[in-house]
Amino acid sequence: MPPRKRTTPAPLAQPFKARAQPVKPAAPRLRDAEQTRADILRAARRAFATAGYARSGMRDIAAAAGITPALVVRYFGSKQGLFVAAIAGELALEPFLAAERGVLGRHIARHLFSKPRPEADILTILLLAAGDEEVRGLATELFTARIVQPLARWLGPPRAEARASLLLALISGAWMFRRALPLRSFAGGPDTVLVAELAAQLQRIVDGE
Amino acid sequence: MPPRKRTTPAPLAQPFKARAQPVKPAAPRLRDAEQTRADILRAARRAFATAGYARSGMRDIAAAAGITPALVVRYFGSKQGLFVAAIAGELALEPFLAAERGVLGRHIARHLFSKPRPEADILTILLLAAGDEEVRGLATELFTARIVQPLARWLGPPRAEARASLLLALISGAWMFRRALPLRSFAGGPDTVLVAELAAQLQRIVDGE
DNA sequence: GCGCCAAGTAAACGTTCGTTTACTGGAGAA
DNA sequence: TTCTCCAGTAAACGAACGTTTACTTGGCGC
Repeated sequence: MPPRKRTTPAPLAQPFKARAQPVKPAAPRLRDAEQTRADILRAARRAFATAGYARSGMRDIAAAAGITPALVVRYFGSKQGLFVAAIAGELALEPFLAAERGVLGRHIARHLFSKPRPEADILTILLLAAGDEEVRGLATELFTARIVQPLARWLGPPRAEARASLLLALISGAWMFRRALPLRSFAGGPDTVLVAELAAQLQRIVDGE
Repeated sequence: MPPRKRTTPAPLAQPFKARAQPVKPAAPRLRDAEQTRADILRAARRAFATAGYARSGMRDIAAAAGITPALVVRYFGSKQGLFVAAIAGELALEPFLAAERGVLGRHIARHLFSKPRPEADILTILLLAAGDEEVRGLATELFTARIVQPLARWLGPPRAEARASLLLALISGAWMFRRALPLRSFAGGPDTVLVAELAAQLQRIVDGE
């Protein structure tokens, strides 16, 4: 097939780029390093969780935090440093485990389908970071050290690591299509057939069949 | 906490960017539009599947195909057009279904843990595209129209769509940590405890419990 | 009230990006 | 042989990127 002459295909999505607005547009920002640092981290998490690492610009994050990109560099050294700070100590197993073994499946499933908090959604950040060589290593380390290993310890024999890996895969897959790449069939509330089915499968893995 | 003065944190990964080399460096490239088009698509798929959409530059793709970026535009109109062409008609359910219902779980599990082909790995491309607003819509449409709906039809009652969604989630999660964001616990061959466990869980969903 | 340090800004750095424009040259038809 | 497409190239466009430099200014200790 010869190349088409000049038929520019209609763009699938406009390059429209909504410049993030500061939360308080006209307030002259009182000088509070601690607060500013927290604002930057919140804005960064929200950006990384919705647009991924590569597509989240320093200028956008700074604007969303109500400050200047140079200040972000001053606080975190670089974009990579900001990413590290944004996910450091924030991926924990506990929110998923806060339940007895017998109802863990249902607990996790309902957690997945609860209201999202984009500024605290570390799992989405890490999943979206998969394509960025710059930060991919960090994500794999975190998943292994903070999820698979402690979960395997918590589950116990038999086949602890395989069952932990499987739980992670199922949870991440569901999370993916619920949050990062939303599919229609994952769009319902926490009382749907899908959630019940998901809960049952998770519980089966927890129980070791 | 005050910002650190000038402590640039050691970079986690060098900005080293291996400029992709043409497959045949010094060959003066014979003029074959069809072949060139195929070369570009192959290079594009490989790039998108390893670096994601945003991080795959037109120059890198063109260089890997042994041509000039302007030629890529001439053939596909734009980067988005290239992406569309790269995934069009390539995400199919059939490779996963080529088995009888009774052994489908094992079939899929082994397929996931077989040797990867980066130039044909559409599933990875779509998973990595999750963070790119430009192409995210395409990915969701493809997953729904090419995977969930036909799979639900193939599975049949009861709870066809929920089971299809669950299968997609589990497959994608495993694929994620096997291909896109490789974890140590997913690194083994096709004859591991994990693969057996995965096969069993998949089969349970296929069987409807 | 007055320094002074640090919080914060403004503007530019050099690079890379996707894309455009103008050109070159190989090969089939006459 | 010469004409003429069209595959392919070279170079540059403007915009956006992460980051750096130099500057301004608010609030606290004395």
